[in-house]
Parts: sequence; structure tokens; C-alpha cells
Amino acid sequence: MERSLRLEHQICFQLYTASKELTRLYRPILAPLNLTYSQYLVMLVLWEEDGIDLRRLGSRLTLDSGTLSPLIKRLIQIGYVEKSRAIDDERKIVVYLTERGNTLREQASDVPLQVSGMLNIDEATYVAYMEMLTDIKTRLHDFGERQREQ
Amino acid sequence: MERSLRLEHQICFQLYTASKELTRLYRPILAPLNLTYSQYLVMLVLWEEDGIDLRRLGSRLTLDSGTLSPLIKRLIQIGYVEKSRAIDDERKIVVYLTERGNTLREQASDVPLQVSGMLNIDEATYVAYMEMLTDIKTRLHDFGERQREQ
DNA sequence: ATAATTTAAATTGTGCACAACTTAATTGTT
DNA sequence: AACAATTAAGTTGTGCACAATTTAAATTAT
Repeated sequence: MERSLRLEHQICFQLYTASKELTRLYRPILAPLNLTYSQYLVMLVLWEEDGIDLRRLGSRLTLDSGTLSPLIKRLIQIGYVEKSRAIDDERKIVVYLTERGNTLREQASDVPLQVSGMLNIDEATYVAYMEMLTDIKTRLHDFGERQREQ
Repeated sequence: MERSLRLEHQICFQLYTASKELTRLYRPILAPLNLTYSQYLVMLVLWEEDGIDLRRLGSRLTLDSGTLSPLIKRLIQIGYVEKSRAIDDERKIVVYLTERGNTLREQASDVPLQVSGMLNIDEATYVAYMEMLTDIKTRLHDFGERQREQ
């Protein structure tokens, strides 16, 4: 186990930079769609679950209302989504795709392929990496559980 | 290769959330040291290379002056570092540890152990994960090289 | 030597990310 | 039914992260 304070030996630092650099790769790809990376993630969720409420959207992306409220406001301004109160629960805000938001899906359909092409990564490696990341998150959640038990 | 638009299948999303959640784990650990996560990364570099110039600091952390200038200003306010112009090149800003900044190193020395304990990860897995993350970054850099060649 | 180019920081502006707080609707309790 | 507790969004404030621009110093070319 690496217990020194050397920057390059910290797994957190490697995760942090890998994430930042991969996000940087997305920027020029998403620019023509007029989306930031975070906005793209929100659109991914909406293309799966149109009419999702803000709370559920936040739990899927691990983002709170402080991040999502202004972000959704910007997506509304661009014209990709709309929001309204839920009929069954007036506290909830439900987010919908507009016509343009739906059309955008087709324009975005080749983004994943473009990115994996840039990464030049084979199927087996890709799967292994996904498993590693899932495992890291599982360990983090397990720790959270252990904490809550005490 | 995952080429669909499903959120959970995107390696970028898994990296992004893993990084965010691991950073969240650091917050309560770093709070007693009066440091944010990014400030902690800067301190890690300074504990390795005291008197580093801002440009080199930025290249080690992949951060530009727009992020580092105000961040260093805050570290100066706290009293952990000081800055001055380089004597050989007046354009360069050199960052130094103060007495307190040096003392902090000992207080921070058990942070990596605390974190790996929370992750509950064994040596072999840790090393494998570090290699994967390094590999992802290598692929990203390789793509950058290929781009520059054209 | 002087002008043009390059380099290093700082600044400005935008958009996350999150903690802390506010407001309003819903649910639970008595 | 009336009150308390909980829940959902929104708001405010702080601190990154980064693009684009500015300012000043150093380097290079002429």
C-alpha cells in the first residue's frame, strides 16, 4: 500500500487527472452540440428517462440542486429541455426534452464511438477498466455504509 | 466496445463519479488541516519540490495560472506558503513553504494511510488500479501526440 | 541595437460542485 | 384537524477549472 505523500503515488490524484484529461477530450466533440460535459451527462439521462424529476436526476449523477438548478436553467435557455411541476407532488420539478433536445440525440449518437476511437482501446481492456472503476465506487459506498452503522 | 449512449456504460462517467466520490472522502480528512483537495495537491508538490515555480507546479497538476494564481493567494493567506519573483527570470513566480507549511507535512503524513484504510484495498489491487489509470492517461497523451503530428 | 516573437503570470468571465440556508409542499403524529 | 417533521428545489457563497485576454519580461531575428 502506498503510504507516502508522493503526488504520483496517490490513487486520488491519478483518478483526478485521468478524469480531467478525458473530459478535456470531450470538449471539442461536444462544442458543436453546444453542450458542456456536465450538460451532456444530463442529456444522456434524459435520453434514457424523459420526464425525470430533478431529485432522481441528481441521484443518478451525484449532483445536488445547487448544481442542477442553474444547469437546467441553461439547458432551457438553449432550448433542449423544459421543466414543470409534477402533478402528483407539487414539490417536484420534472424535466422534459424538447423537440430539439430529442433531435440532438441523433447528432450525439456517435460521440461514444469517437471517444473510444481516440482512446484507441480494445473491448477487453475497456471492460476491465469499467470493472475497476465500479469496484472503486463499491469500496467507497461500502465505507459509507460502515460509517452509517456506527 | 460500448458505443451506446447509456450513461452507466460511459467510461468518462465512471471516472468522473469515482473521482468526485473519492474527493468527497478526503474532505473531512483535510478539513482539520484547513485545506481543500486542490490545495492539498499543491502542498504535496511543495513538500516534494519546495521553491517550485508556478509554471512547473501547473504542469505537474495539469492546472493553469487561472486556477493556480488565486489558489496560491489563498494558501498565502492561510500562511502555508509564500511567493516571490525568480531572480534569474523576472517573469517566473516561485512558491515557498513557510514554517507552518513545513510543519503541516507531519500532520498530513497519515492522510494516505487513512484513505487507503477507508478504501479497504489490498496492495496488489492498488498497484493494478494505479497502472490502469496511468494507462488511460498514456492513451490520452498518445492521442494528443497523434493529433499534433497531423 | 531594435523590433518581433515567445513565454510567464495575472485577470476576467463562465460554468460547475458543494455546503448551508430558505421556502414551500407533503407526510406523520397526536 | 392541527402541529411537527420531513422532503424537494432554489438561493447564496466559496472555491475550483479553464478559455481568452492583458501585461511584462525574456528570447530571437533582423
